[in-house]
Amino acid sequence: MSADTDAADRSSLLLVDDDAAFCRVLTRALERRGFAVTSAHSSIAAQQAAGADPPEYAVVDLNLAGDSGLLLIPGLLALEPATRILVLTGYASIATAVEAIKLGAVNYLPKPADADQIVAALAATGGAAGAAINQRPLSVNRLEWEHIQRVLRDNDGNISATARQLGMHRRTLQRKLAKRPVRT
Amino acid sequence: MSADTDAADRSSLLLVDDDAAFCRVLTRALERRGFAVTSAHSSIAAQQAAGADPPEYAVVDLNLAGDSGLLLIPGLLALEPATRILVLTGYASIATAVEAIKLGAVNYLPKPADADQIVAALAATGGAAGAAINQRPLSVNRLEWEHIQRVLRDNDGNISATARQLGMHRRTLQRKLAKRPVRT
DNA sequence: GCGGGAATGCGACAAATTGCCGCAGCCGAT
DNA sequence: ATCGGCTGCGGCAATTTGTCGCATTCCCGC
Repeated sequence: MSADTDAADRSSLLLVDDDAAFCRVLTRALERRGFAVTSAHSSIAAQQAAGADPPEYAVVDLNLAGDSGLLLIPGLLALEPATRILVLTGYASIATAVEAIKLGAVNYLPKPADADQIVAALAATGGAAGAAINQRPLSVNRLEWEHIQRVLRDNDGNISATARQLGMHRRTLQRKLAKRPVRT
Repeated sequence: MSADTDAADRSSLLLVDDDAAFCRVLTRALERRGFAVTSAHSSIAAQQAAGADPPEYAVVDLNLAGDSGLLLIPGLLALEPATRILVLTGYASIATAVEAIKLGAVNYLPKPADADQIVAALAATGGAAGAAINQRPLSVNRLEWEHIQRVLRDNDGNISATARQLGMHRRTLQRKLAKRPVRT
């Protein structure tokens, strides 16, 4: 689609994800789409890379080992307020999506997402109310997931406390969290 | 119980939802929590009410008949930029959540949500600084029950259709309905 | 009136999930 | 160094769900 671009005028993009394999694949895909990709596998490495050369775009995975990718957002924006940050996560929930946007991310996508979706999300304009309203109610499982994520956040990730508030067994909550969010 | 007598020191809140019954219940609950509630059942009515007297808070349902409640957000903020808007919807999705926050809502909750959650969400600070309000979230069972009842009502009591939308087995839904409504 | 399609209630049995142990490791406060 | 709380996880029994089948009933179009 795009005209041939020399390395000079490519947009710089910082990819942060602790899954090395996923990172490699996505890096290649994004490079093919005209970005100059730098990747980091930890929050700290990401901070360093950004400090050396603040990127125009960033794609951040939420569940990095250690601290949440959420905390990375203000850090990146502090270095360069114009950075367009996309949050990408396998454990998507409305609660973290809301938080990410409030912190300044331009978009939020659940994994799996392909490179085209990612590029589109990075480019998305803030003002356009293009989101169509879903016609179906959430499935009970999905609603449960959303609720759990919300309460878990309110409890700062404390699983025991969350289980208590939710009236479910701690072991059960652990098992539910280990799974992926349900689709539909 | 009329609310027009002691509205002086209460915070004004505009509730926009086309479900009259839901509106009544929530209005009462919010009034008990110290808000001066005005309700509107359509986007247009909401605009008029806000135009006459811009509220401090707003709770907006997304799927209003006609146009999306999403479009109401910029409208309300144009009248009064300090309005704290909470989006509340039975058809929650990450995409609309992202959009709502980008448009300036302070929070986004899937229905069903109880009044305590709503108040907490309205009060939530923009950043990661935690709000120390002690709210007791609904148990997952309770949440599931509320959601089932809501969807069942949307489907005019059709159990088969409800089960399909909820992604659960019809037999399971039958069994759940046969049981007592769960408490807390 | 009759056949088709869809809903409903319910029994039975297998599959999956949950509740409930227990244990060991890790902090942070005393 | 000790106590208490949180975490991850294995294992096993109890409970819940998924899946089928079947008999009814209701509604619609022919």
